[in-house]
Amino acid sequence: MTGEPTHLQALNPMQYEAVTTLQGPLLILAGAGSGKTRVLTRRIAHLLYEGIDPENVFAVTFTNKAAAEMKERVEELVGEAGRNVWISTFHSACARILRQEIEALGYTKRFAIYDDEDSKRIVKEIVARWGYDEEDYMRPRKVLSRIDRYKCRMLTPEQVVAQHLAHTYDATLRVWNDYEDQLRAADAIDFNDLIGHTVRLFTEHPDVLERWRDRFHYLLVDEYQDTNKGQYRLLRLLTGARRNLAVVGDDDQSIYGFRGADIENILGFERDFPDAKVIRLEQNYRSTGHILDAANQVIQANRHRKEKALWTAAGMGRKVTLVQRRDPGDEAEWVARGLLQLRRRGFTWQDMAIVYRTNATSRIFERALQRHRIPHKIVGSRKFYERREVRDVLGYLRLVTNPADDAAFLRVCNVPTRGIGAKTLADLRDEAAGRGQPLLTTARSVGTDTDRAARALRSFVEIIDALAEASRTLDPAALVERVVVDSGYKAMVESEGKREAESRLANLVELIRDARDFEFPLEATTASDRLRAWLDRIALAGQDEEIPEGGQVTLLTVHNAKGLEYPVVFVVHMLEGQFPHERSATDEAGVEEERRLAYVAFTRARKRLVITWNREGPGTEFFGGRRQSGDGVPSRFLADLPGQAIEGDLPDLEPAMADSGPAGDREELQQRFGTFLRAHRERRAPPTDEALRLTEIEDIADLVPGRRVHHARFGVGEIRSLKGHRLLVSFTDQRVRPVSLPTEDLHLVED
DNA sequence: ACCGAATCTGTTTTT
DNA sequence: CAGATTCGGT
Repeated sequence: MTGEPTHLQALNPMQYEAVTTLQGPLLILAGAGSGKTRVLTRRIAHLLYEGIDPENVFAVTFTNKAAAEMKERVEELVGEAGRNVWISTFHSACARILRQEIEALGYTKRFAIYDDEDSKRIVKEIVARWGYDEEDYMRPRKVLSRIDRYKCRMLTPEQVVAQHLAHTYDATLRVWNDYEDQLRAADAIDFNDLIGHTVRLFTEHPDVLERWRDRFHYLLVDEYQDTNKGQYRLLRLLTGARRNLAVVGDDDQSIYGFRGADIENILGFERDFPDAKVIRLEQNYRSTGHILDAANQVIQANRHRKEKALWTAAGMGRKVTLVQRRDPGDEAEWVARGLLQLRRRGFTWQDMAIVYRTNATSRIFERALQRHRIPHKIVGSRKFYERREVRDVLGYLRLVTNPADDAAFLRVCNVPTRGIGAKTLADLRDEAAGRGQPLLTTARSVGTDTDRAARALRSFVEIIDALAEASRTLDPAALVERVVVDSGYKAMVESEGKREAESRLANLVELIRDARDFEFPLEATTASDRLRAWLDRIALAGQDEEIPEGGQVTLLTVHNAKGLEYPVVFVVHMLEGQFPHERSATDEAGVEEERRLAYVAFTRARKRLVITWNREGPGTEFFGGRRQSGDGVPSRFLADLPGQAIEGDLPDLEPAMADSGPAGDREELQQRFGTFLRAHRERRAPPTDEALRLTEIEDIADLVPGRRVHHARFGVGEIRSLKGHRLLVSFTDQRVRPVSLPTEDLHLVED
């Protein structure tokens, strides 16, 4: 087929179909490593080749990294024209749309985007105001995460009640209502609102929707299995009558359930678009046979999935290596040596990755690599823009951009300290709430000139005013510099310890450089537009889009590894409690998501997959250098690995067995492992009711602290406190859980 | 009312 | 370990 244009060459028939079917709804079920990125980029190329205006094409991804990569590959294919295709994340796209259109919703174009920390700050204050701050159930972090879970499913407080997801008297709802009020008053929206408000904008303002529909004639969505309700509605709205919506996804790789990703969106696509064309990409071009077998076998244990099986034309390759060590230190040491050895065999550092379930795991492996001088980099640990000094400086800028941004005000008004204490702030907040004004405005006119607190506030206001003035002409980079000096921040940092100061100042210099290097969108012409565009980018992405420069081993979580591939992958800490994580493995759906995570982890590997664990447990240095409890029980997912695809150690409790190497009948050992796991699970299970004498609770007066009780789900526990209708019980698994009354799940334990 | 030191407490995953 | 909170001294 030499007559074909390059973008249609080297595609298998299914891929070809997916690239060239341009009209109408299209669902591409793309297994891991089946070339979906290739299909997406080629499809964009083909659209342009067919004469579609690049401006009319909109491709959505989930991470900025993925967007950047896709952009790059599209430009490689089509050159300059690729620059005009909208390729971005849902969140960035919505931010951009809202910056132009939000006035229709009663916000100003200056609106702030609150991050997690800002939201938490607001929630915390509300919780305190209601006097809920004594309760475990009402800890700001927890309240916010409940609100978050509702919001990402596009629910309103009323719907939550109507659907019996919470009681009308659940304090969460009260806090939530106040939270929404405060956001509006601060001319701010949170992360979920980026999607939610855009949906609202389009629903309530058909004229606006019409304009954007006219803009995007062709929609492409990557990682479709990760879309949530709001994102799905957004897509449906934008698609309109043209219905040129092409989505690519894999239900087996849905790993963002906790963020509201709704697997229904994949399963229901054909229902919503009955005429949708469905294309399956099942040929895997990434991994060798044994690796693929292992991954397939593991995922097939899930009940809720679309049946499919990846296959490869490549050879079987190496078997999957299992390695059991005595303790976490050994495990990390073994991996480090393994890296060295593979390097001697011709792999480069950037060919190799260490993949784990939780961020905390990275530390012990990082140390091992340091010991051996192995160059490495950790993806997404503490991000640059999350450093305190960076966020502080950004706080000033946000306040300059949007005087109503109370979260920013609270963050920076006393950094460096200028005599604005808790009392001053509390008074200011009351006053501001009374007047219905932002804190900054209120601070301008509160108290008298002789009042010490008022003077302190006013000196802060003056700094902000001066910066605001400067912001009208200065470019972001210069403005950052101005902030650092004029706010007194630099002086503050310099007066600190030497070591500290050095790195913090370096971070600020880095921030200035980032502002200088930022590619401003063309429509941002004024200084303040440019500042806002830069701040938006940071809010949505953070700054480190660090392209994996060569020469380093990559350490990353499974979530961060999605979409990536490496010739050699070490999946470490393959332990019960860790992988599946104990906080997820509480019900079947949770375990299934964890299993998908394992599937994602395994399918990152091209040629070599090494799975390790140790017999002591997680090497996460929890608090104070002491390690998390737990006997190292190998992950239950290992029991699903096909015997003929693995080599090396076998999961077993007996140390002698592990040391004896790969002898004996693997089938039989496999079975024993299964038996062992079952036994282990039973041992961990809450004590059965028969062993205890339980009686009904007849009087609330019986529920005194110290009383032993039994809960249907959590087992035996001891009452800690009783507040209103909420009981705090510390259970035998060391966790304290709230129990709402009345409930039939709870009984008294008679001794 | 502020500040630094002592004390407490918490990690699952992230746009 | 590190951030948040509380406490005691100014």
